[in-house]
Amino acid sequence: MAKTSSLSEGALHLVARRFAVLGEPMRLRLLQLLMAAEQPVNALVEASGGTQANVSRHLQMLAAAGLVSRRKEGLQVFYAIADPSIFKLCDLVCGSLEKQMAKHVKLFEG
Amino acid sequence: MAKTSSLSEGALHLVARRFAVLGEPMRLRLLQLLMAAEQPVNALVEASGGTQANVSRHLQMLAAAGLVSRRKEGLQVFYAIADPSIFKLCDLVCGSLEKQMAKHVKLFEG
DNA sequence: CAAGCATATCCATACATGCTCATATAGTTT
DNA sequence: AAACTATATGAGCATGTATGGATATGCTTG
Repeated sequence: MAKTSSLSEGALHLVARRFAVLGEPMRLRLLQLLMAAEQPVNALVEASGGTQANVSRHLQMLAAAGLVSRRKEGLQVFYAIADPSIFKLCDLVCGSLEKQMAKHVKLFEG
Repeated sequence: MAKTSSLSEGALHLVARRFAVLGEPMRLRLLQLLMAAEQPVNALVEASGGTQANVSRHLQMLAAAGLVSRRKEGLQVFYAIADPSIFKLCDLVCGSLEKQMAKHVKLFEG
């Protein structure tokens, strides 16, 4: 009844999962760092300020979601953005948030 | 050191929070239902299959995030999509996931 | 093959989040 | 005002998740 939804239950969970992966500050920070350039884990650890264990874990999760790619080179593992849609996603959210902020400013300015 | 990130720490948390709000199957389902049309809570409860308390709570969260709007009419409260960026966001994620699925299919088909 | 470095994983813990039941609030009708 | 309907909220519980320290794995070099 009224279940002619355009997204199946399974697809809905997949989409939610992807959003959830992006809904974590440390993961977003890592993605942002990777947007500048492909980098090895140790560089990401230093730049992000997180512990090695935590950064590694988050990178695993991002890789499992297909958002970043792994490339082994000697002892190091280089991660890079694998899904370009991330850029547009972040732009969209940032734009939307800016609009909201603008509204709030308006409330204060009259 | 290396903290010339394009997004401030605060902004990063805001973006993460927005993604996190979208990272929940029930909330996505509610948004999807609202994409069809503005609806009162009881309709959303029935269509989503969730309990009244839970649906109400999720709607509160969506409203707090500025994603949906509240409109009171008599006893009922009508919710509606307030942020059109949701459409593009979902399209982007769906498109990205479809590409990933396609890759997986390729792996099986050769 | 021993030593050393980079990365991943295990374990335990703290914290956040979703869910349900019961109840409160708000508005309507008689 | 009392009864009724629709929605929101409080409390408690269960589960998930992020985190840090210690340790294992993998690779390279002496």
